[in-house]
Amino acid sequence: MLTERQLYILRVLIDDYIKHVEPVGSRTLSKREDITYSPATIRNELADLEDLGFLEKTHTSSGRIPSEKGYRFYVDHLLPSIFVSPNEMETTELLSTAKVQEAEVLFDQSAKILSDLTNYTSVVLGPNALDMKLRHMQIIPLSSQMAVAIFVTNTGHVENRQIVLPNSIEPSDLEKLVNILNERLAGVRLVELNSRIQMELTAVFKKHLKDYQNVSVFLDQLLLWSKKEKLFYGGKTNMLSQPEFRDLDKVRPLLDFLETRDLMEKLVSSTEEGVTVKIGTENQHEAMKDCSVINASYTMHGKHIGTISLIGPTRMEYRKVISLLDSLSKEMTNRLNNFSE
Amino acid sequence: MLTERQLYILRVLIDDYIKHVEPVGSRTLSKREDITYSPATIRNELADLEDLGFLEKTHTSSGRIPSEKGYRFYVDHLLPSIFVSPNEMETTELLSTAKVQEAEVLFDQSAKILSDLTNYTSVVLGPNALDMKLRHMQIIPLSSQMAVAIFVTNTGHVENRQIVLPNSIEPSDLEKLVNILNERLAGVRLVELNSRIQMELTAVFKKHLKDYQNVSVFLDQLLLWSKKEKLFYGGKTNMLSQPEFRDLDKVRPLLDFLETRDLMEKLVSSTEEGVTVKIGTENQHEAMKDCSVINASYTMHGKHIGTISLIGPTRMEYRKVISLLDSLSKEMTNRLNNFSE
DNA sequence: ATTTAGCACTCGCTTCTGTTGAGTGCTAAC
DNA sequence: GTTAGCACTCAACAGAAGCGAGTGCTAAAT
Repeated sequence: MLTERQLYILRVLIDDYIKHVEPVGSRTLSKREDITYSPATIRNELADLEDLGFLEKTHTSSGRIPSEKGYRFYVDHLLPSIFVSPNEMETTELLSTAKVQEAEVLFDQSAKILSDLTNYTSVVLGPNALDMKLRHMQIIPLSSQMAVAIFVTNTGHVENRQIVLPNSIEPSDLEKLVNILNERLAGVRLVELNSRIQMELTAVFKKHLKDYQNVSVFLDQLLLWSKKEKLFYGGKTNMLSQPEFRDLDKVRPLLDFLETRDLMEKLVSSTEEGVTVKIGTENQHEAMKDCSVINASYTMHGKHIGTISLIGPTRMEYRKVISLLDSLSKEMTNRLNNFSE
Repeated sequence: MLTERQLYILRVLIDDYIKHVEPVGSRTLSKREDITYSPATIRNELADLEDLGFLEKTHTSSGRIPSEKGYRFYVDHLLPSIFVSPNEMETTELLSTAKVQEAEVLFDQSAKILSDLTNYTSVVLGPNALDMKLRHMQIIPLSSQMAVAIFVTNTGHVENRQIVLPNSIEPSDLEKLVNILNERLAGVRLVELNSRIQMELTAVFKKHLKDYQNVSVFLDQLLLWSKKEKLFYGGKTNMLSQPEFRDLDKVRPLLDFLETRDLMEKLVSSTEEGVTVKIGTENQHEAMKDCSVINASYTMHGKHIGTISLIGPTRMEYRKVISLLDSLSKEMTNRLNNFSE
């Protein structure tokens, strides 16, 4: 168990390191007004904190820097009263200067604002379009063989894809198919369309359509979805201005990581509500080992539908950033729910 | 006028510099088998070439590097027989391993292949969807006030946007409006829709619609397009592995430039057919002053609709790259025209 | 009139060396 | 328990020395 003094020193040291990005030594700490002990005393405490794994040295005679465990502890136990945020106003105002009609614009703006405000890299993981409910679908022929299938969701999102029409399919069947789908499946989530058809509509189809066999194959093609979450970025190159990434060989993997869709999706997806913090290796990827990811979820009708995240060095301004993300995600939630009156 | 020997030396020097990225001196040149003169002679020639502006020195006692003017001359006059390319096969094969259905995928793949093959950054400027012809349009209501407007083009591209329905508009008018638009304006380019309406359809509307005044305002909102060319990137971070951009302060502006839509669009747009080369300051932007941009256009039905470009250091492997872009753009043209049978 | 050898000179780069300063740990005294 | 004192470590910086690749110029050779 840590003593009060150790807690205090740990907190002050991490604050200082976050601010100046330089190993902090006993002398520096003892000079502070609020610390009355001599450097020697502090050195003893620092040595203890190092033994406990909260601090590290960069070389034998250097000052201390926080370890991953140190940051973890700092975030979990030493962040004072973060939710009294003076930021709330700021973000809300910034977001409202841009009057936003469509969700996509909102996401894009939010990412931009967040990265501008923090000088880190931000990512908004958009809602999975496939979780939206079908409002209307349609198939529009382009030629004898090709057509475009269009799915409009209740949120106004439009999914579309080009499909090959088997020439054996009857035009009248196609039309009936679309009608049946619109009548029976409005309000069903896109991902579920296929299973619902399997469960409920095979009979109907067999009854109304001349060549069900063919249509069935076609349906599989039509309703085979690939992932559809969209990523919105802000400040992609902000990493380059972080002193710990002054080195090209360190940034490169990072920037590559940012450009890799799968990895980013995984990094930024979260099932948890509210704000979460992942530090360094907790992110489970080599390229992210010196980064922290702060994740906040936004909701619609109370349901978690996406996240807004911030990626920066492990030495992040956690206090500022966490409160910022908290209020920004709440503001996004507000806006989103206002869209649908 | 340059002598044969000067031409030869210039060419060899630039070749060498492109390969080794190190200033080239007289000794290096004189050691080559195909050069019989002594270093002293070559020094005299180099001094002349420098006086003419084709070469530069990095410091008083360094070897020479090509100047911008030098590269320009090299590209215009010293590139031997570039269009006998052994690359053609390679690219075609690579592109065909991925069987491509939709144009967007083709663009994306092409950009990826190009950047992989060259280790530079590539960009495909997609066709302007607004130049495509209307196949079908539709308005799908979401709520009493909001709706989604959908435009399908002859190429199978789908444009959609959310619109606000003025509550004063009559539902029957809306339906008629859509019908008239589909009947009268199929085959018209999206950009032209509005002017065609002004020219030809006001009378028709006035006749069929109850409240034309209202509809007119609505139409303006509906058909107010913003730019719609899409950019597809490959190898965004490849710049980082170019030795001339080992310096963070040099890459940063570059990467920022790459992320800025407007600038990139401008950089990469080209009205010229075929392959063009812009070197350094010819690109009209500070961030691009040490880069060259190779631009190739692809066409559809003989009409220039977009470009595929490569961005690299001025010291680029022009020979390889130009032939590569030439064949790749031709291959893209082929594919595109095969889409529409 | 070219071409070349020879020479003095320049400059960037690397290596080595010493110095400085911020830091440590340990011990002994307060 | 706290602190002063001391020996020690190490990164960072600066200067000196030497190396090597290059230059321009001049005078001799072709």
